[in-house]
Amino acid sequence: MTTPPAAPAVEKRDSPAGGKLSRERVLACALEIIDREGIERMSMRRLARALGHDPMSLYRYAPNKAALLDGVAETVLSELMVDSDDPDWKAQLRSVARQFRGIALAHPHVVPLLVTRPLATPLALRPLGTLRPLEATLALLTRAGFSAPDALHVYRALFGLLHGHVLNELQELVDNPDETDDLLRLGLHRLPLGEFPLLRGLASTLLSYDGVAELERGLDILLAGLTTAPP
Amino acid sequence: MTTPPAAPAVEKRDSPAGGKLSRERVLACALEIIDREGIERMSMRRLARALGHDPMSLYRYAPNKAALLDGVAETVLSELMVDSDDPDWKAQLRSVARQFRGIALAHPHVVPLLVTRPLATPLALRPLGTLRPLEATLALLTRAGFSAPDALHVYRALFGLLHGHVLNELQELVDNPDETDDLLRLGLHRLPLGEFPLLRGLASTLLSYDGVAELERGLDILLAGLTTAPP
DNA sequence: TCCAGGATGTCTACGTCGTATGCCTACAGC
DNA sequence: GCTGTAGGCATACGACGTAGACATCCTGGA
Repeated sequence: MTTPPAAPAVEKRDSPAGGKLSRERVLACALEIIDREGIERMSMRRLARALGHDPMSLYRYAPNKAALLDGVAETVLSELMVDSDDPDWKAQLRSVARQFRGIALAHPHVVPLLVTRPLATPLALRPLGTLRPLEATLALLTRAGFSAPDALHVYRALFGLLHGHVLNELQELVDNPDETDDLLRLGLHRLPLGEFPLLRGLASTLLSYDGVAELERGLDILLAGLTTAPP
Repeated sequence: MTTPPAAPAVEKRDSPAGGKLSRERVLACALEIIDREGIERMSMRRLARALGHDPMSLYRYAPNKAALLDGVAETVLSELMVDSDDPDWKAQLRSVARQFRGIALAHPHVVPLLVTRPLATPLALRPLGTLRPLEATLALLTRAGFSAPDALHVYRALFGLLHGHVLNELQELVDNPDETDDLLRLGLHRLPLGEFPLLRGLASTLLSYDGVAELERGLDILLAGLTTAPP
């Protein structure tokens, strides 16, 4: 109603034109926001603003916010490449582990999504992208002689280790946002001296965390355990 | 506006009287809500309503919602008892692991908090309750002959394993909310047959997940690895 | 006895969030 | 041309976290 005589539709068609949307574009932009600002600053409204569109348009590409976040997790996880045909299954598992660590470090803010979103969805209803690494790992292991159930156990052990390790390592990262040498010591100093003698003494060790070495040692233990005491 | 002539202020002064507040009462009630309804239904307003008070009163007991949630995590984690004087350190680590699993299963909705909240806080600034198990474990291990840095590595390996395992096991629980036998098979049936042959074949295995056994096997591997290849 | 000052709880208000509903526009196939 | 459909937009609702200004009560010193 009330079509005004002049002052027509300038400035209307330019700023909102973030160009055509697509699920990929939406997910990529969401990932970018999460990487840059953290997960809780990623709101539908902010995402829409970043895309130059109305918030409501996002709902053409995901039924709700949770699903959209699942999509982001799926995108990130689908970078994981499992070669089911590798004859050296141990080496392949190590490769998967290193890739997973790399992905986690590249997108630290997504890790909570990676490890906890599955808690909200029954396995069989998860996005296919997140099930593919599972199937591929099962294939790898059955080809290496494991029974299917044993392969599942190994998969669980491996990803248990991975999730745990990555959570550990990211904690260290947060502890060391910059040259936190002094900061950390300062923080530790706050601890009651009588109650935390050991922790207070570990300042320098805490500062020199080596994620690669830590993961490799975990893998050594796991793979050794798998051969000496098969599942 | 429009004060009705009769029907005055009944029902106003009785329900809000939740009695005196206290940090313990607030945290306990928050935990109850989380256990019952899940973490995202736990809002400051709902918590206040459950306590029969104004939302703002909660801010006398925690500077903000994140801190309150940290408090809940701390409460839950402080149930963990580490006996630093146990001469059998392996047995003690196993006990810690079993306790942790028990706690996680008792409060599944809190687990995301337990494993991811630390990501947001530098170690030295974490609530003391969450650092106490760490210090106690370090004490246990140094008494058993480990150097302090080695003890830290063992601690990390153990809790990495625990976090990973617990996340794994809870996924299985979600998969089996009831006698999901049919439900799971149905879900798996949805998977493209060509692409997920192994996963589809594992329905029965997925249904008979044994968390205790799975954790014990993980511990076997870890402890074996620790003695054959010390850190 | 009274009064000052802290601890505790409440009310109101602001800006942000997720998303239901309904409308508009542009184009596809007939 | 007409109609159906997909994509996008405007408006609106209820819930959220929390800042700031009060109110109430308890305590201990004068």
